[in-house]
Amino acid sequence: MKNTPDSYFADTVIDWYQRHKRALPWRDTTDPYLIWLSEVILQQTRVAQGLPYYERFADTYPTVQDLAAAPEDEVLRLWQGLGYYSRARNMHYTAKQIVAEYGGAFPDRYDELLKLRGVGSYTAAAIASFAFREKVAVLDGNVFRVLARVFGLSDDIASPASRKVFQRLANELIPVDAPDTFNQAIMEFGAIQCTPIMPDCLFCPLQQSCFAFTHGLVQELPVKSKAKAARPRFMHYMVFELSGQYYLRKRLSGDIWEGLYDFYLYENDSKLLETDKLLKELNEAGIAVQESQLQLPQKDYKHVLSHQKITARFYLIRLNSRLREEVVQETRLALYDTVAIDALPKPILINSYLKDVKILLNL
DNA sequence: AATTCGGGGCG
DNA sequence: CGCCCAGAATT
Repeated sequence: MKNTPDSYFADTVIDWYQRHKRALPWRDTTDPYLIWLSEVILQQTRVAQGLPYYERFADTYPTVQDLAAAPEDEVLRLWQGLGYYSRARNMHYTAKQIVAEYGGAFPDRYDELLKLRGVGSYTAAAIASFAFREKVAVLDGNVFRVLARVFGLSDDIASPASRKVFQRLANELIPVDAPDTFNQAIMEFGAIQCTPIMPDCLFCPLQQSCFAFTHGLVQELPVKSKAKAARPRFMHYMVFELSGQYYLRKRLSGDIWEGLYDFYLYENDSKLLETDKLLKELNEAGIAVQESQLQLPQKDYKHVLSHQKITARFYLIRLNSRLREEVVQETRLALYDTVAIDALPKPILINSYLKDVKILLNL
């Protein structure tokens, strides 16, 4: 390793940051609530994608008390489209806890922040350093990449065991007089200068001290083992319609999209579902449907998640009367008009369908 | 230590 | 199409 941890790295990155940093709203505050809000939104989410969500949340819920007082469906609806919905549910839980048990004030130390639901090592370090200037280094995807390249660390960043190697180095690099600026700087440097693909090495202030650059290993670092292939899933949604209203249900835990709303779901291992088999399934579920009431899917909806490749089809079923009470109990379906549906939190997949068939008209 | 949780943007 | 993103919780 060419470089040893010293203030040169911190000085250079901070100097770069002062000249290149983006103007981002959560950088204008030391309010731990707003910082927490921004950090939860930005977990596994690009700044460009999270920015409008931050604006809406900060506007709708200016204080932790506002967030704590909101209904969960409303919080999830505001989160709709951001993914990883447990972030929103955990955030809501923690907001209520902060109000009820902490008197509305966030804990001001890393160790205490770490105890909050949805606050892991990264977010705790971010809040502690940004809001309270505690000297604790953040470790996110950017930091892993920058340190791996500049200092020539070849540990697999996908492996949890590698964390301590990077954490030790980062904790040596972070200056006591500017832990907040350093953390912001190294992440911004990774996001803009030392990017995953095609980093701007030509104009990099660390070019000559960078292990990866001087050894021609920029393309090889960081080392990251590949994730296994996403598993295929085939979802057949039954869209029960009754005079302009539709049956939806809230999804339970144990699968994707917990807390969000979708339709009656039949799942198998194929994109195909024969009509007679479908009608048989429905009849066995206590829902009597004639073939004349059924409108077959018009298209396939492909929806790719990190660990799942979903192919979905929507079967529109025009009911003549409400579903029987036992069926409603068993399936947890409930009837909603289009205004109510619009207000429900839904997976993007469901929202795409609703817009395609013009049940929802908003853009 | 390995898996699972979303969705979008970019080369 | 593959990659990765201001990670955390669960098993």
